[in-house]
Amino acid sequence: MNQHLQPVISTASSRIYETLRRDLVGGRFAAGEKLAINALKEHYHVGLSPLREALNKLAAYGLLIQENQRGFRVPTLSRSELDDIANMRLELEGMAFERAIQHGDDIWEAELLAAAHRLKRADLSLEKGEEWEVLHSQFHRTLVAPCGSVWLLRFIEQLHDQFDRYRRLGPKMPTVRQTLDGQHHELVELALQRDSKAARALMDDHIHKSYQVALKRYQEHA
Amino acid sequence: MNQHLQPVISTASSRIYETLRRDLVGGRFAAGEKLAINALKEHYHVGLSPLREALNKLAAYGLLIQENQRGFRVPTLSRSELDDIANMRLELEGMAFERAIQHGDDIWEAELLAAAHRLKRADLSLEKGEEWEVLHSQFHRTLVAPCGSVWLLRFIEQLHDQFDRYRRLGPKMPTVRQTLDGQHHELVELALQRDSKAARALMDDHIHKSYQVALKRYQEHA
DNA sequence: GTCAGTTAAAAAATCGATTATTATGTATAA
DNA sequence: TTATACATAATAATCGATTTTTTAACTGAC
Repeated sequence: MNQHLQPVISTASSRIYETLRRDLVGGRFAAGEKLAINALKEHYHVGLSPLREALNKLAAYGLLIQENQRGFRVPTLSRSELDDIANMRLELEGMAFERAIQHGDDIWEAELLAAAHRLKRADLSLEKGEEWEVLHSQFHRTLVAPCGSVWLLRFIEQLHDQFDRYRRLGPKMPTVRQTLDGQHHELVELALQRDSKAARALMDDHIHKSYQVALKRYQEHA
Repeated sequence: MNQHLQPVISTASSRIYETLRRDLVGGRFAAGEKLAINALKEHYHVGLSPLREALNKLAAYGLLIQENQRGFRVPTLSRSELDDIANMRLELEGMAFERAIQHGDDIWEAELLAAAHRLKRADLSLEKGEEWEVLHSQFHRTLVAPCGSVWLLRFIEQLHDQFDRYRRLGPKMPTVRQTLDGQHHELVELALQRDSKAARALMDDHIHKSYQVALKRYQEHA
C-alpha cells in the first residue's frame, strides 16, 4: 500500500515551530521583545517541551536570541543588519539565479511559469495577505531551485526570512508596489531566454528595490 | 562590581550542544547513524530535556537530520555534498577575505599574527589533535572576521563545520600537510600587504587544496 | 532619597513519569 | 514458503511537577 496516502503525522514540536516561524517573520512579535514562555504555551495551546524544542530550533536558525538562563527574545532590528541581509541576498540570490538558468530544465520552466501565474492571480485579487506571502516566497524559491547547491538554497531561505522581518513591518501591505510585482514577470522572461547576464542584473535591481521598500518600512516603523 | 568577573553559568543544554557539535564535526559518530537518545543520555550524563533541546538545535544547524517521530540521525556523506560545501566555501570565504582586507584595522593585523603564531606552535609540536583543530578554526575565523557581514560570518562558520566532517574522517591526522600549513603564513602576509587580489587567489588555492585532502579522506573512508 | 543587602515572586531549566508511535517478533492463513 | 495480522518490545514525544536561577520588591542604613 502506498504509505503516502496515510495521513502524515507531524509532531507538536514541528507544528509549533512552523507557526512561530511564520509569526516571527510576519512581525507578530515586537523586535527585542522577551518571549513569555507560559503565555506562548497558553496562546498556542502547546505543552512546554514541544514549545521549548521549537524555540531552540528557531534560535539556531536565527529568528530568536537565546540568552543564558534568561530565555528567548526576538532579535532587534537595525539599519546595518538590514543592509547586511540585503547585500547577502544580492550576492547569493544573484549567484543562484545565474546557476539555475544554466542548469534548469524544461520542467523548471513550467514550474516557473506556474509559480509566476499563481503569484499574479494573488496580486490581482489585491489581497496581499498571508496567501500572497506564501506564493511570493514560493516564486522566489522556484527561481533559484535548480542552482545545484543545497547549501546555497538553505542560506537564501534563511536570508529571506530575515529580510521579511523588515519588509513586513507595520500595517499589512497597504502600499501598491506595481514595479516590484511587474519584475516577477520579467525575471521569468529572462530565465526562459537563458539570458543569465540580464537576468542577474534584473535580480539585482529587484532585490535593490525590495530593499528600498524594507528600508522605508523600517524607518517609518520607529 | 564587574559582572564579567562572576563565573559564567551555562545551561546543561548549551554545554551538551557544544559537546555534541564537537563530536559530530570530529567524526565520533558514523555518518547515517541513528542516535540512540537513551544511550547519549547515559554517555554524556545529561537529562532528557537538555539533550533533546541540543539535538533540536543541531538539527536546525544542519549537523543532524530530524525525522518525523523517529528521532535524529547523523547526515550521510556524499561526494556531491562535499563539492557543494567546498564550492560555497570558495565563494563565501573568498568574498569575506577580500572585504576583511579592505576593512581590517591594525588591531586585526595584530590578532592575525597572534592567531597564526599560535597555530604554528601547535603545528610544530606535531600534535594535530583537538587543540590544533581549535586553533585552526580560530585562525580562519580571524582571517575573515572584519568582513563587515554578520551573516556572511555565520554561513562560513556553518560551512566549516560541515567541511570538517569530511576533512576529519578516518584516523587522527597522521598525514603531514606541509603545504597547507605553510599557506596559513602566506595568507597573513598578503593580508598585511592589503593585496586583496592575490590574497583571494591564495585563499582559493588553500580551500582547493583542503578540498583535495577532504576528498581523499572521503574516498578512503568507504 | 539612594544604595547595598535581603527576601519573595516569577520565570527558566531540568527531571521523572506517561503517552503515542514505530519497530520487532510470532503465529496463522493463503 | 510468503504474506498478513496481531501482540510485544523499544523508542520517541510529550506532560506535569520540581529544582534552580533570575528578577522584582522590600527593607533598613547612610
